[in-house]
Amino acid sequence: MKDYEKRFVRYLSENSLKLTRTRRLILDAVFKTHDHVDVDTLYNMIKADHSDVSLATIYRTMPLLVEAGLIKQSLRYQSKDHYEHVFGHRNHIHLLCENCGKIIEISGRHLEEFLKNETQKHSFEFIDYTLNVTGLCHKCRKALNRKIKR
Amino acid sequence: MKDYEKRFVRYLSENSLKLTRTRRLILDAVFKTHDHVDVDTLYNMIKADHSDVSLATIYRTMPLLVEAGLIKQSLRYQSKDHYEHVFGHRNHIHLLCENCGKIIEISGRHLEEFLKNETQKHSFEFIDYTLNVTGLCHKCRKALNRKIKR
DNA sequence: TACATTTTGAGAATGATTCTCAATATTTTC
DNA sequence: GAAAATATTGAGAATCATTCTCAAAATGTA
Ligand SMILES: [Mn+2]
Ligand SMILES: [Mn+2]
Ligand SMILES: [Zn+2]
Ligand SMILES: [Zn+2]
Repeated sequence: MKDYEKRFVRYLSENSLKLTRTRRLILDAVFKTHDHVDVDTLYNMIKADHSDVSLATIYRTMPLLVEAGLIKQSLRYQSKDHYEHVFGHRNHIHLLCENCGKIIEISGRHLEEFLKNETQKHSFEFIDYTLNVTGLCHKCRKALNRKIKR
Repeated sequence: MKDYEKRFVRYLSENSLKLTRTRRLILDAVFKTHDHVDVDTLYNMIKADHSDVSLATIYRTMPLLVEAGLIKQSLRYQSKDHYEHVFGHRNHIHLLCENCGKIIEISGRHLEEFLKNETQKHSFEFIDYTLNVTGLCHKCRKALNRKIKR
């Protein structure tokens, strides 16, 4: 059994919830992809092999995975929440290219230290952070520069 | 004419858009409040004096104000986008209490320097950032501690 | 295995946001 | 400054992500 499964099983039992086939499928899908996925994408991934799972159940399961500390809703775009698994991963910063939509991830190690310090000054107990930086990726910046020069 | 109005007027004319009564009302409402407001709240604020403005027009105007650099969609909660005016204000960090929902704002000066540096390392052109920290405000932490002890 | 409890799929419902369109306001032209 | 050209508005319909309802099915427990 994978570590993330152990964690989920523990979370479920601690909350008198049951480990079902569908929940396991969703959990696996979530850890199979390393992207930032929305529920509908997940639904289609799962549906490929298991045409019976329902969209509603995926929606219902996401908060459980969040609560269990397995995934996080770290982005919102295209009017949809996007999730990524966080279990076994360090929190990080997202750089969002305003031109092409590319998402670059960079380390958040220093940031976290900084935030723990800053929040403490305000008697605030730090739990987690979400940092999204907008800008232009290298490719887009060069492309736009060329355009301007012409 | 207020500075933010000048900016809006300039933005509009640069884009062959017209300055209308309704747009002015929305702009004023946005700068009257110093909260993080959702569109519906804005609608009710405006409706008090001007029962004729339409919700649709407010929805239509928000992106214009964003584009003009006057406001920013910096939070999402209660399933709604929340905006704040940013013209004339430094960007800042939001501390969100997971228990009571309170939002504390702290300076983002150092963070911005840090981010400009980090993004540069990745050839990414920094434009803006949105940082939300979740945790517990002082009051809630104390209250919860008491609960646990009992 | 039988019971009590939880979960599920399907489809309906909700609610924020966007779109449509005919009527109106604003800017531009002469 | 009036008419022409263009952009905007309010109202309500339409969209679409997300949540809810409920009867049938699955799961954990004794
Ligand atoms: Mn990520
Ligand atoms: Mn703020
Ligand atoms: Zn790009
Ligand atoms: Zn609090």
